[in-house]
Amino acid sequence: MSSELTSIRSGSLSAQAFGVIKDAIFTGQIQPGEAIRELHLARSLRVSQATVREALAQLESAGLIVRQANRRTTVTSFTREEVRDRLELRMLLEERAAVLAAARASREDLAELGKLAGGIAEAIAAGDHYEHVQADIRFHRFIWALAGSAILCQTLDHLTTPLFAFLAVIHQASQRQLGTTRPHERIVKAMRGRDEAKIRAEVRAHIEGSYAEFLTSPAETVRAFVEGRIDVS
Amino acid sequence: MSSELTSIRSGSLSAQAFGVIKDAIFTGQIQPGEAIRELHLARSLRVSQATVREALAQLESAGLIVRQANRRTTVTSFTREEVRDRLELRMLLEERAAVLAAARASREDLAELGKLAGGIAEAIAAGDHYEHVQADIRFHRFIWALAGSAILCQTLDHLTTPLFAFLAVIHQASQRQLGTTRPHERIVKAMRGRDEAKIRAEVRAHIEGSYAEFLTSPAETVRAFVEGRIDVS
DNA sequence: ATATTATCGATTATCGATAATTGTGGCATA
DNA sequence: TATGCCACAATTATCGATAATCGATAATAT
Repeated sequence: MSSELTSIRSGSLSAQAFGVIKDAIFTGQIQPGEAIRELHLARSLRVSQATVREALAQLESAGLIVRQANRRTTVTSFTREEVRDRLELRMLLEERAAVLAAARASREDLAELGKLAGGIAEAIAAGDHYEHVQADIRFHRFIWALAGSAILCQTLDHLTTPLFAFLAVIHQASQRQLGTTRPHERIVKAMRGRDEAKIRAEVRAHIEGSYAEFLTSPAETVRAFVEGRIDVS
Repeated sequence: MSSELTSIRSGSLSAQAFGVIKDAIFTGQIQPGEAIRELHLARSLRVSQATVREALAQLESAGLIVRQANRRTTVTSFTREEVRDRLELRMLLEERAAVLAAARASREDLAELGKLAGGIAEAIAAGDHYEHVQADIRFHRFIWALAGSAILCQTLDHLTTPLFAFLAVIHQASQRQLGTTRPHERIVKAMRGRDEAKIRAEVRAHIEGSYAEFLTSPAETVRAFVEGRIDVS
């Protein structure tokens, strides 16, 4: 019956390494564009290079890092145009997901979704930047899962995970208060109403808001990560 | 100056291994659902297990194989529902890509696209199944690239690559003649006309046609790969 | 007979060490 | 001064070997 006493928080070494590095990226301990050295990481995590490489392969698959063969590995960074393109595509998919989810969601699902939206507001109120981002991800992931298409969920995950990480660091560095329009609550409300046009409009507004927040970030903060990103060597 | 005499067809060992295994999957030498053993592969490719694992990590990232931790690695197989969901999502993205591409394509681009469509017809006429699939992929990839959004291109690639591989094997096994409606030429023609509604309609028709071809594949062929895929253990 | 545990072969995960690659700075040369 | 070449340090890629894990089967107990 109740198994997994020790293993709840362990998993394979490479999976643990994956988690540690992922958190380091989301918190900005390793910043966008910064290099990751395999042997250094291996020493600091007390594992072998092979284990680190396995973790790096997964991180690359998640889009959180970029590996250049025989050269180096860096944390993913985006130009303004890349952020724009990703958000545009995200809008297309997220609209569909929200509409499908609204059609399939039970009353309990919507209640749970409301709780998740509340969790975001709480994290913001508490000033917990890391928890804010994680709660935001959980909220959206829940909608994606409700949509009932595994591939849609997976695609949105791949599309947005590196973006969440990047924007989290940008915004953390710029120390601004975000999400004051409570767009998540608005989306939940629209889904409750099951009005497709309204749902689409709220989703669009939310993502357009994200883009606006990004664009109005202090220019010097963004530039620090974005500029010189294209390797001219 | 002209370097890369030997290296043109080489690259790293893991990249070569990746290519070999990928081809084996596309040709059906390793069939959907079939297991891949790391040490066996390593011996047959004359490389170490680490190199094979690196290649497998990339193949998993491409969606061509599925790795179950501590258990085994199998070639990706899809249920009918998974094929349907993937094609539905593909339709959404492919429509957008084709519309964007048509708006940005030069006369030369469209000529090149016409050539690629012709290449597909040639491969079909020659009865070269493998080349048919590769030409098909090149055709679509060209459109995606024309769309001008790297992330859209990448997302479509991730979405469709495993699907192309799976359907190629299914259709190869069922020995049927496909693509007789020349849908690719129709798409090119619509793009030449730059009529958005027409482009969308042709793209939809093409993908719906793919799905219909899949659905009407000999049931026993599909069942061989699809059934019992869900691990009940 | 059924359920639980022990054991074994096969396979994956991890390790430590070595080989290959890349960028850099010094040095020679024009 | 500018340019090409070479050794060196740093890093990634690959190797061979060992450890850990899993599934199946055999053994045991109820």
